[in-house]
Amino acid sequence: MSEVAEAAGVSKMTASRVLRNASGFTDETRDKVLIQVKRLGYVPNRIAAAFGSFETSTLIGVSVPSLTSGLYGTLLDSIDRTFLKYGYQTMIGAHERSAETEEEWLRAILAWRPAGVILSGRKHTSSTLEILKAQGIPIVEIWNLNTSPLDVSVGFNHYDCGYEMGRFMLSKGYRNIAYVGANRNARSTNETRLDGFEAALSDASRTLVNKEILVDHAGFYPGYYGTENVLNRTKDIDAIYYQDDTMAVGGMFYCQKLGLKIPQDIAIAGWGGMEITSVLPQKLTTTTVAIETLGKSAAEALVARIRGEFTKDVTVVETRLIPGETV
Amino acid sequence: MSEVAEAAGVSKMTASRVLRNASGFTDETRDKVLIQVKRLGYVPNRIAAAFGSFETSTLIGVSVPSLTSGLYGTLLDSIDRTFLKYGYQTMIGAHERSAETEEEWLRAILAWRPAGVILSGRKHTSSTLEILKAQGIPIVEIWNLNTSPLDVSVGFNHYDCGYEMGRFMLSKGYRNIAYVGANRNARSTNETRLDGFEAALSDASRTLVNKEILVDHAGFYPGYYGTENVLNRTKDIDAIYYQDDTMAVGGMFYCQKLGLKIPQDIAIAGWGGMEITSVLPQKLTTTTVAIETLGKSAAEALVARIRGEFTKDVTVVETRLIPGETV
DNA sequence: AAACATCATGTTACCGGTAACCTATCCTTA
DNA sequence: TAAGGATAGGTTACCGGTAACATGATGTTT
Repeated sequence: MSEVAEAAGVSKMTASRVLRNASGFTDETRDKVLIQVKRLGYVPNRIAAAFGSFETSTLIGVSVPSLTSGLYGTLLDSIDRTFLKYGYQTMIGAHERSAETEEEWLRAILAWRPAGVILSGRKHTSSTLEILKAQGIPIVEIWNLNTSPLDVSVGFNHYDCGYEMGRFMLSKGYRNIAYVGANRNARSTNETRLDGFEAALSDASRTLVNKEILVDHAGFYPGYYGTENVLNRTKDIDAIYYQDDTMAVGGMFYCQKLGLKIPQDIAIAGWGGMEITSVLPQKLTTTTVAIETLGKSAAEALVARIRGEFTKDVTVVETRLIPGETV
Repeated sequence: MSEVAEAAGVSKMTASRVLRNASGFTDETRDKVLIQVKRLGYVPNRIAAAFGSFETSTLIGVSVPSLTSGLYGTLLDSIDRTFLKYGYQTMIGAHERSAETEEEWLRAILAWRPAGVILSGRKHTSSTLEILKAQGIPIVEIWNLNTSPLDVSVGFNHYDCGYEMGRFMLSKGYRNIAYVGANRNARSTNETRLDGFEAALSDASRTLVNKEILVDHAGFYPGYYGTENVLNRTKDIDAIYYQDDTMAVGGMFYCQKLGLKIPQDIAIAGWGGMEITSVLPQKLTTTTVAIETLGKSAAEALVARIRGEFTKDVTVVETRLIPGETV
């Protein structure tokens, strides 16, 4: 930058002001500086900039359960695009639902002094909380709704999704209902949707006849063999609720292979409103979620918090049960 | 760090040495320092570290076409995990096949003085190339095989994939073959697989009877309506080659809706060996690719380059045509 | 016309580590 | 036992920007 400043015949400080688009220079001065920036191919050094002041880090850490499964790709895309618009860079980490992995990732990210972080999932280690508190940066928790967030929470009400679907399936007369889900990390078992679903059954004095939570990522094939597992283990299952649409689709194909008629012999419901459902011959019963809205709202909430503007502590993003033809 | 050093009764420099695991201290000194690090909850400042020396940035920029479609999620996962193992942080950007978006992203990333970058796709703007050259950092180009890479290239031979599938379909007696693909960025049209496929037809004195490249991301639904488009436009199509498996699956469902028998009435082939194919009642004809290998190799090649070790300039990652039951 | 406000620009110190160099101590070897 | 080498640890300067303050020129008010 010194070179640029010298070439433009101004001080380093004035060049800095122009490049940050701060105030305190004439249009003429700006042009002189910008011409030299272009001519010399100057690439600003954010490391030095971030180092020289406490306020100007433009990094954001974003942690999601997975890069590969379900809707997280779409979510990240939406978050990334929104931050880009506001001039922030995202650093993405996948924690695979392990609070320990998340902590490790967080330590690495905090060493870069990010302006804020987005975390997903409900569980964090106690060290994670301590470290975050010590850093004092804005935090947005996403995905799961959290009524007492660390800072700000933007999420879906997974419990209600599950509860609503439970009531819907009961209302259609199904009684022997199973659940099929997946979780790569065997130890963590917090599945809010399942809690809501079970609550709905329980309110009707019923319980799940079987529950299969695979140690795997959610996907088509886990849905397929998870269905095989529950059907082999329990007779007379007349409906299955799946963790998400990919698993439900996997389940549909397994049922089809057995020659079971959906929904007459067995009902199937998913979650997420994923793209695959739009090409299936039979419309899947599912809950659609506004995933782009979630990403955008979360990113905007974090930006507002960073800037010290007002934000709602808790934002619930809309979800809607789609009856479909499989229940 | 000064606080830590003081508390441990050593100089800042010694504390720095311990924390970087450099040499020049006794075990006793290390323990003294590490105890204080823990006690004081010290979080290292990578910004200052990167600033203080030219060599220690541990950031890597990774650019992919998309976060949402196809195999890129899996690819990123594999890259990210590999870099984590070597102590690097990844910064991900999605360029949606626009060389201009890529350039913009690259400028933002280079401002953080990354240790290296991974780029995907064949096309870059001239400014991109200039900037990269000026920075002089290691570059790994992935996805597409590139015989004259900027620095290092690790990729699939898409041309051969297409050529092989073309020959395979011809050998099965199909003659009126169409292609269905998608590209979110209308201007860029570089689809190497299609080139190879057309070359195979051309070598047998044939041409594609139709070609549909949607301005959209590759996915189930684009495959579905892309198929509708080509079938409406051209009669007697007896086979369709798709850009990837998701599109092929979308196409299969459209054909099923029309009551067309696969492969008797129409043959279908995809690319990628994606997870969905494992649950379909009919095994899809496709090309499987070792996506994790690609990510791992690319990341390891970059690490080697950063460390100044020897690396092959060009690495081809294996692909294999799976005959399946749809051709 | 004097006093004051406003704005463009310059000067200085500093952010938190690390490289390069230096010193003191201990150990080896002839 | 003296000379030389190895190693632990300290000192100093510096990386490339930015905050805070200082300066000087111009315009404005009474």
